Amino acid sequence: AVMILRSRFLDARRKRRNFSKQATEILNEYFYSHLSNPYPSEEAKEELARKSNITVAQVSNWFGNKRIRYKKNIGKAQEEANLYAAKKAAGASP
Amino acid sequence: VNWLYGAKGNPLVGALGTIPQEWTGTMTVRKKRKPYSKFQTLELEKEFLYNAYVSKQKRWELARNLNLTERQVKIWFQNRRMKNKKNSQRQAAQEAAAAAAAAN
DNA sequence: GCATGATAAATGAC
DNA sequence: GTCATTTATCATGC
Repeated sequence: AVMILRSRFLDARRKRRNFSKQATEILNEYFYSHLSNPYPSEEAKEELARKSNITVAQVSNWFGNKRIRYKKNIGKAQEEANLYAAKKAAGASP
Repeated sequence: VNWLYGAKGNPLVGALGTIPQEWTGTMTVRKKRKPYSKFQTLELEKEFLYNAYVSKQKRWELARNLNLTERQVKIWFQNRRMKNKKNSQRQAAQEAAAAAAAAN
């Protein structure tokens, strides 16, 4: 019972907020451009955290959730999310 | 091999979930995650408050009293220490940010 | 009503 | 032992 009351305030899930659109854009861009190995190094995580204005722990959480949820969606509309690949190609061709 | 191993539709996974040809050996199945009861968690937290590292003897007692394996008790304390560290780092970062804000 | 971020069990690298 | 993960579950946003 004591632990419940404490967790009500210490648990960060209680105050979860969605990331900004720009942050999600940055994270997705990295994820789909490294789809063969979507495991950013500690340095890459720090850079992503700065550019996304979130913590490195949040970056780790995002990639963990993204990997498992991408894997469970192969063959579905998830493939359409590879518009990030086309987007990257469009920006790097000229 | 591939981080997508186990994904449905991945070539590494045979059709209909069969085992890949290269791997005829032991297919160890990961144990499904099972949340502990309130009583189990409370008793473990109580012992953790006393000391973050549990002896083999205490580990055996806890496992028997809480109906857990010694391996589960060991892993619980490992995860609990990691949780403690993360909370400490988070709190330190917040205090540092507050101090920096107060300096302006 | 699910999408999403964070946490709780469980594994494996080192 | 630590520690980055995987996975299911939790709590919230909308």
